[in-house]
Amino acid sequence: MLDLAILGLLHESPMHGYELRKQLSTKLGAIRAAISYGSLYPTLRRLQTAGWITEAGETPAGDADVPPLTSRRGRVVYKITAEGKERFQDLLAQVGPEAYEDAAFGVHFAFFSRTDVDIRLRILEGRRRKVEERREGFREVLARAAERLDAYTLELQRHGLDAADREVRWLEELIANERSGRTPPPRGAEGELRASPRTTDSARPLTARPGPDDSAE
Amino acid sequence: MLDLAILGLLHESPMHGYELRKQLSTKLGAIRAAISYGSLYPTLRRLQTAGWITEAGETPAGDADVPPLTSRRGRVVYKITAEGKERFQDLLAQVGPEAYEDAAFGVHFAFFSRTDVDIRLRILEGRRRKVEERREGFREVLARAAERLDAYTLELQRHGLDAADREVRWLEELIANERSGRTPPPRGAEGELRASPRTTDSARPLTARPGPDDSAE
DNA sequence: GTCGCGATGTATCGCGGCGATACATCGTTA
DNA sequence: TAACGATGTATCGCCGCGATACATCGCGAC
Repeated sequence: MLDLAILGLLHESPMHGYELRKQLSTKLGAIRAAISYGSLYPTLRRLQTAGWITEAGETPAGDADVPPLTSRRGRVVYKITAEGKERFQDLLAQVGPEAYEDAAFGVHFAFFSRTDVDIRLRILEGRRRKVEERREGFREVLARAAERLDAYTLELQRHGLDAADREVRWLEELIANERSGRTPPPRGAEGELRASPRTTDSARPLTARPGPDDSAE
Repeated sequence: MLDLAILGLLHESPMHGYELRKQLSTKLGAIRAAISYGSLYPTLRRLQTAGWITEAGETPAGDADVPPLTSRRGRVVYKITAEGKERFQDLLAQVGPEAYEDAAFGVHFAFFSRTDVDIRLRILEGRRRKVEERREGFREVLARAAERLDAYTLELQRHGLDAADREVRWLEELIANERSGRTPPPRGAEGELRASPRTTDSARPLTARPGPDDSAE
């Protein structure tokens, strides 16, 4: 699951670990907590061993004025390989029941712009189904066991029911939108995001920053 | 964190593992997925070793109608010990920053009826604070980086923002309610168990939120 | 003018908890 | 009577988190 997320980000542009984590946090912030280094670095090594990504040396070797006095272990910039891109597409299309789970769904969703419409629909519908079941669970508890639960537990159920209900509706909107043929989600009234009906990466991503500078802001 | 949940449930009544899992699932269903046996049984053993719980022989309190004709290694019924109850109270009152995390908050909340009011308020306010920060994070991303993100990522942010906003309001209601002295959550009127179909911001003034001049509404 | 401190950066370790799996009994249904 | 799903206890591998360590850099405080 991290594999997909990392490959997806590196697909957009090469990055070093720290930056990767930051981007992951914002991109998936709505879905899961920030990824820990204890997961990130081992995963990076695994991906590297598998050949999906490679280290792109970051240290500008051309600087003769500042010799590496302290065995300077600079940042390690990773970039995705051709095999990595293939792998990424494979993972994107692999829609098992796990893809409807909270975290996995979020990751898949986050890369929907690179996913085919039919896969998108399959995922959205599977997710909806899952959340609907969840919602029914809450309803049942509230209907059948309300007297046996204390007020706070009850309140928790209500909140859960409400959240599930809301997500179902959200998914329904998204599904309807996908079916209508409009690729991006609604509300994008003024955005210039219509340029990507294709999933090929030939087009320069909008996210590419003009400067070679890599500092966040 | 499982410790608290398990002790809490066993505090209500003795139970065997399977039942424990089920109750846990419904009681905490709004918060975390069902606890796995791979966590449950080791935890039970740990609690037992620590002396917080003991195995109580499976004997359902004086019934002669169904004789155990095949008395094989039946279910193992656990019950909480006096030390366990103490431990439970300790854990309940231990309100560190972890208690504001999603899962831990939910567990604490689920046992609020056994928690003192001041602790309840501390937890609710800490949680609110945390979710507010989360919410601001979403707002910032949406305000500052909207052009650099694709439509789906953006939509994810919006959904996250909405959920966070909703939880903050929920917490605010709960806090107000606690302060007002009424112990259990509101909505004591039974019968209504449908999700409220309101779509946009509620008309309730509630506590006048410090609207941060944003153009959100 | 240097000192601390927070941000940036790479990396490891322990361990809590998940998912899969195995195995056994029971009641219901085909 | 066989199949099936619910009930029940238990283990194993492994993913990922949180804490921690260590190093460099820029910046403001003193």
